Amino acid sequence: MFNQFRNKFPLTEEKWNEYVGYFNRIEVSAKTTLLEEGEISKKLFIIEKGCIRVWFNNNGKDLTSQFFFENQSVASIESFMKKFPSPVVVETIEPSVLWWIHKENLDIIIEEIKENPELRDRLIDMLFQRTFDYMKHFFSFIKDSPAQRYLSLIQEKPQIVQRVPQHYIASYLGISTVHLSRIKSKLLQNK
Amino acid sequence: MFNQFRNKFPLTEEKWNEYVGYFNRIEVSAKTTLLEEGEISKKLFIIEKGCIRVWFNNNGKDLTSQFFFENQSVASIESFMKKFPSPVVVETIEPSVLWWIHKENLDIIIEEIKENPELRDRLIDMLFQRTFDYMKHFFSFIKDSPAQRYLSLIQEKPQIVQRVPQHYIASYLGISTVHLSRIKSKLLQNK
DNA sequence: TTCATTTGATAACAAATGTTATCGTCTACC
DNA sequence: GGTAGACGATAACATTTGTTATCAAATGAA
Repeated sequence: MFNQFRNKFPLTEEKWNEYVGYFNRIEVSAKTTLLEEGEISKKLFIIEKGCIRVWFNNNGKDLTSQFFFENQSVASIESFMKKFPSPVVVETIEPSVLWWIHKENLDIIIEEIKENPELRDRLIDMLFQRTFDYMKHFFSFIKDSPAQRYLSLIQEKPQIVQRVPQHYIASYLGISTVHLSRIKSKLLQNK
Repeated sequence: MFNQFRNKFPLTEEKWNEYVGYFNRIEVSAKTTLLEEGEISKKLFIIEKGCIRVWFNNNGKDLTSQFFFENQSVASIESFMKKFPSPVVVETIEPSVLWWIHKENLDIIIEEIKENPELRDRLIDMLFQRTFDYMKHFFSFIKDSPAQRYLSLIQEKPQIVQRVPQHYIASYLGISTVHLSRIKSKLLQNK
């Protein structure tokens, strides 16, 4: 599981084993809640197999804000970093195999990483990259129609379209389930 | 101008003066382009007086993605960090007094800051905060109607509503100028 | 298997939003 | 002071999108 990260992080064998030892493996069924709304996030998850969505309740409606797949890390990032009650729920979509690490242990790793200029820059790059991703997503809401956003999703994140139930995708695109269904049928007509 | 930052950054007098010396003051009129589309961003601006918008051209339409006011720093962040051609234009809205620093000099400052654990954490906090802001903005597109987004804007960023021409605000909210005008007149009726 | 639940398509109608055009006001500039 | 352009309101109409309801297919649990 962690070999994918192994070559990216120039650490000694001992350090590496220490860090890996902080992680715990779990297997959960579909629709398992990993973090409740209002709870303070203390675990970061890495997905070995499966997929996860992050959603929040808005006037009784279930709105999905993010999807995660294999090899990605997941947390209610604001709750995890700032110890706020989480505004969102973290929940599996498929039966999943996950590794989690407690925040206290991750903080130890991060503090040590920050002392290493190369790793530190990689960390900062990751933060920038995340910001760029959100920017891009926001841009799509002011420049594209829902149909265009759906086409971009197919292009850029095909996993979402292939593996996620459609009604979750609808709220992610900011539209109703009925409208997404209409967009799909119109796309089929034009072929 | 820089005194607002002075107490936040525990630097020696010499360092402080060295850093401040990297900045250049300019005065520009309204609608001055500070960065063209396709240009590689090499300057970071700090606003002493005035306001700036970041926009991009989408099929001939001028879409505004960000606004900046006094004491904020502005650049095409992706172009500035990664040396990509900028997808956006940076332009003043009002006549403005700005300070700019060349990327090479800012890099010197940042490298030195990273060696200081306290300042480094502050830098990382700023990156997180920026990400949270974009997340929040994105959330508003999947949960709020345009009218609600406009009300939130009045609450949370009153400067925008007070100082920015309305047609720029419309594209920032992802709606047409006509629709924003309608939202405003409907709000007046209901009082 | 059987049955309840989830998921998705579709129709009919209502509401929201965009487009185009026109008009009035204000502002900057000569 | 006059004039062109920027800005914003509004009307009329077209289009998009949401809502509610119904049905069918797929899925999962007993």
